[in-house]
Amino acid sequence: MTKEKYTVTAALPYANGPLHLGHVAGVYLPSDIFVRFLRMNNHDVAFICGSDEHGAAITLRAKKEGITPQEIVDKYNSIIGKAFNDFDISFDIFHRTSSEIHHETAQDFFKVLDDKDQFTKETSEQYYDEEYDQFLADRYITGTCPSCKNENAYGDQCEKCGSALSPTDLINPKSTLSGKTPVMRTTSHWYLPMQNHETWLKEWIKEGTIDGVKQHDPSKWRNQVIGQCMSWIDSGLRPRAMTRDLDWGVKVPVEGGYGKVLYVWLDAPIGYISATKQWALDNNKDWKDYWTGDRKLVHFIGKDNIVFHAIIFPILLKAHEGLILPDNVPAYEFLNLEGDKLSTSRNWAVWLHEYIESYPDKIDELKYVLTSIAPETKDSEFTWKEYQTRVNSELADILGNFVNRALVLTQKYYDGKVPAAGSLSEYDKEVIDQIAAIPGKIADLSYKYKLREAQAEAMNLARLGNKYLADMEPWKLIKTDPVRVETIMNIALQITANLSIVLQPFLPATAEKLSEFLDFKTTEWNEAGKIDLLNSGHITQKPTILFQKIEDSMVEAEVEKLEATKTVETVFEPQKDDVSFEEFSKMDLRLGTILEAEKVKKADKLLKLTVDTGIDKRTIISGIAKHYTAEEVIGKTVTVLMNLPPRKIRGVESQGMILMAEDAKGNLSFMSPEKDFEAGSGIN
RNA sequence: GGCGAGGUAGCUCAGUUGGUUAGAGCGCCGGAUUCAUAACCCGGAGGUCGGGAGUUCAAAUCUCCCUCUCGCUACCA
Repeated sequence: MTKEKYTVTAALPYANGPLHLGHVAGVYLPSDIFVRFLRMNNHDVAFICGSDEHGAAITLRAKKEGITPQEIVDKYNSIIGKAFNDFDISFDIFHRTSSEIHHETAQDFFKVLDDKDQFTKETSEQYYDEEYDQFLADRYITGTCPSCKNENAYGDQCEKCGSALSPTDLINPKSTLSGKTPVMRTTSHWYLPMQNHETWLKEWIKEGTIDGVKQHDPSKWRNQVIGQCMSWIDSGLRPRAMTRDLDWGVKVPVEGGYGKVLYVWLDAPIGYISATKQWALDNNKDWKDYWTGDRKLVHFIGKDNIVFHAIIFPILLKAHEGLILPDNVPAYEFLNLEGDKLSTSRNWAVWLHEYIESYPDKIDELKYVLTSIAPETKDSEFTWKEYQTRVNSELADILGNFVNRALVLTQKYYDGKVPAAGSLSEYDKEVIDQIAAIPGKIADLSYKYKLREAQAEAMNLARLGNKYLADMEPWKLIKTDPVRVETIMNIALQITANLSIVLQPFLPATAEKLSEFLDFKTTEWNEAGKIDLLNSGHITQKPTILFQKIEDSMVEAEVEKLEATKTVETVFEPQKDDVSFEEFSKMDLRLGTILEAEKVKKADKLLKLTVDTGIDKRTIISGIAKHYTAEEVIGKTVTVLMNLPPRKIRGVESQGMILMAEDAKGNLSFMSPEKDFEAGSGIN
């Protein structure tokens, strides 16, 4: 086996919340298994991760909680880091992007690209806070939403009505920093002209070559990844902003960069490099060895991150020159939970740190289940019931039980000593051939990133052991042919020794326990498949139970805990600031009857309504198509905000707005009169 | 709306370039067994391969249309 060099990264978790099972199943666990497997094969590998600690979401959250951004990221870096550690994810380093070395690295990277004229600069008008002396990012401006009059709408979006906004849409814009009205000033930003890179990207993704020189094997890339990249490229790449007006982040290190930071794609992925640098410093290595030359770069990510890791970051790496591009970007689909999408904001999740706290001795159980259902090719679903079934009928009944019966029989017949193998029967030889074949199958699948199947193949070794014992029936033979039993038990024990090797990538703690039972350990994958791992006379220990069965009560408790979050989640917005009666009475609200309705073409959410308002018939565009069909809406009497300035949406002028009630889950409902009132009736 | 990826036994999933009665694990039913965590072992039932049309001697596999799910993107005054 030729030794290769790998740099493996796992997507940087964003430090404004804890990790849930989706993150684990789709990124951290598979990358960890892959890396453990590589290490056992003596490949030279660096396993890199860290928390992504910049961005507007973190500063806003800090503001809301009344603490500093640094305190937020410290908190979650610590929670996440501890969870990784407890869950035994074997990163070589778990670093962070708020570190000094990261800022330097990202700035250097930016300067290199700037020196090479890889950016374009574009100037635009933007709000500026004179008191704080800085430009304001969209999220730093609040004002009144032009659609729903929510006074706390952000510059990019109104969270009340869901409208997408730009800062200039806001009525009475205010800076969230000083509270004062911002002024317009010209600002310029650095853009990455991605369209200049289309040609080589296309060849690189499709053929795996650059200028005809082979880079990677595209047949090993997942369909989803190639498909989505090609779709982006074919539809034309566009320039992408690489800087933002913010203060929390990596400062733009060149002239004109005052008050600006590097945007996420010149920040977060560089974290892979800066983390490598820190690790190299700590371990007396040269970081460049891990980002240059004959080395395979592998990014484990979720599917929402595909274009960034397979298009934008490669463009940056190539533009920088001298750095390797990814050899593969194994992107995982999403994990659902008990019939619903995982959602951090809705608290519909199983949090890793909570699981660890509740079940500190069931780490491998969770690893096994998550790997069995890993969303490699399509979305999959985690249920506690399935967790129970997999643990009980596979881990406990098949693996745990086999190990137990082999070792208990050895205790019973030989006081724990490994008996010598005598002459082999034909059946023995067949079994031995099968044992020998399994490590190769696992390896083959692992190199193809088919870790779910690889794990199943490792379990087949335990199945093989169970079948061998059942077929040979040593407990019967011991009475008639004890010499033959020695051979049988020798082979059964060799299988357990093999299990202690092939399970290591998937179930490291279990493999370790097995090693203790057997008093045998090797981390060499090459040893797997052999049937002379344990010498005759070698002493094995009395085994303990490897896996406790999962009780129904645990499943019920966990499901209840989840269901409870569903009912408690009345996370409605707090009451807004007072308005004067005068301000309120400026709004012209009336009942209107919907006369006609049709779906707006090429827009999923829009209905074009013709509304009788009593004084006229007007056209109103409303974003309710996901909740109401055109047919069912006709004839309804609803609340209309009359005096909103008209606005063109999808080429049609909308003259007003239909008011909707929205529940915590985002369902919409018309506000209709309780009595049969006619259109035009005023609302006060 | 555009694009991408999916929709295969009750559940989780395999099915390479179209080719014998469509597979695995779990679950279920039956049998056998007792070394072992009532575990293991053997056997069986269970699928019109999302729906429809087409190409072909032959389609889960190729083409077209429709439909559902997820993601990216547009879009909610």
